[in-house]
Amino acid sequence: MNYSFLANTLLLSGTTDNEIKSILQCLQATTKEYKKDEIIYYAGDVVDSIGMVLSGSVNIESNDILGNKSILDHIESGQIFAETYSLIPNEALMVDVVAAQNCEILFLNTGKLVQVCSNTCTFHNKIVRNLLTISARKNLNLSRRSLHTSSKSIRGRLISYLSQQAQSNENYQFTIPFNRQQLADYLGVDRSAMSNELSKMQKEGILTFSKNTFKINTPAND
Amino acid sequence: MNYSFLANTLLLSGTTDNEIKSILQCLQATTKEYKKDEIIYYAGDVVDSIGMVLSGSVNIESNDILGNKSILDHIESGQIFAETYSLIPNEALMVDVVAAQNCEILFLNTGKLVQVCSNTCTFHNKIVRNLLTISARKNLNLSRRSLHTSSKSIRGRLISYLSQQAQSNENYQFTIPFNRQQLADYLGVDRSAMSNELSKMQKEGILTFSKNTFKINTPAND
DNA sequence: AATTGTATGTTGTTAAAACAACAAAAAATA
DNA sequence: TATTTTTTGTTGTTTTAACAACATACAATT
Repeated sequence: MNYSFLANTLLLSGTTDNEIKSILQCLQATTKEYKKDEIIYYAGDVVDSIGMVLSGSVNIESNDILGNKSILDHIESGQIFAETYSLIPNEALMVDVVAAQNCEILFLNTGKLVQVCSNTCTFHNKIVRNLLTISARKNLNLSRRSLHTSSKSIRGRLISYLSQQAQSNENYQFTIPFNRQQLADYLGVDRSAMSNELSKMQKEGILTFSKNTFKINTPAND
Repeated sequence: MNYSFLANTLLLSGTTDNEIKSILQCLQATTKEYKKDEIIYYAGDVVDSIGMVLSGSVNIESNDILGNKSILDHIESGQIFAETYSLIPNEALMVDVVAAQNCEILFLNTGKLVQVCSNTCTFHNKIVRNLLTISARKNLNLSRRSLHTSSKSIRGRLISYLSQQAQSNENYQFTIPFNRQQLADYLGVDRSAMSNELSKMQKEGILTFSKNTFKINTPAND
């Protein structure tokens, strides 16, 4: 197990190698590999383990009976998922967790975390505080997506998403973690209609793009 | 201050009256009253205090430049809001918090909470754990709304929302906390189009409603 | 009770996005 | 390199929701 990788994750930040060793044991750590598009957790599952992405990345998706997919969040290496469901006993997942690429996942059982901690596990409080920060950030992610999908037009959604990406990258040029279909699923629109709108916007000089790299043209930006 | 009310809130559950007294002092508690539609927190604000609804209720809204409103969440008496932003230093609100009715709000400064707790404030860990549970539940609320707005049709969104309401009320008949305009804003659709769709569904015998009370007609439910 | 205001329902028109079907380009594989 | 698969872009058609404008019902206020 790569301790320096783990120590740099948000979940385990502020812990020593020795503490991490205890944590992994205490939380019954196991790892598993998944191929792209494999489903890691199914909607309806009741889970008691957090997943941490060791390599690759995963998407949080909602898939309805008609095959309509919504991507709610994208989880990269070092980040965790399913903490919400793992922390609320008997709460069934309402989303699927899907491997966006081939990936390796670390599972950590959270059953012992929420209980009043035993004296041997002094790191529990640290982890709980880290989890609180992570949960708050997940909230921001979900709110952000709500914001990006609040406009009723495709163009409005694109502008909302792309401006935010530019802002968080502190650069008018940036690369997004989605292909066209995934971006459409994230923004809740049809892919071909979105492609069409992107082309129009490029023709109008609002932005330029190739593949997943976009550049927003501001008035003072040529 | 009504201690038995506070002791029954999720945030302060598991604390004694004496502890609550310390908490209120330690977190510099203040209260303020707001009239319906008054804005409690503005998008763009940087806040360091959680709000707890003592009476009335508030909505979490996103309002764009064109006046389009989205309701992301509805907070009732005893529940808290803005904990996400309050817990992440310098993170500006991307939503407005608006009084849905006349209400009284208790503000609790969270600056001291996240720091490693002093030995005098033993309740900090308890509050942090409670906050974690609350944050996880907020995540569920946001995910749930994403789910309800993932369908591209108005009917699909209505069915998603109303079925979930029936399920959480454990009854095919239930009352929702929104009027028509608010429900439309929550589902991200036009009010009149939604009213129209509701009427159609009633004509088709799928459901009946009057005011905010709905009844879903299942095959075995007449 | 009369009046004003607010909430909800109804209808027709318009605009826009979904959808389907295909073309072109890029990436992956043999 | 050739071939297959995947991704992206394009176009036309159809469906649907937004929008506007109004009618009705309900609630609040004087």
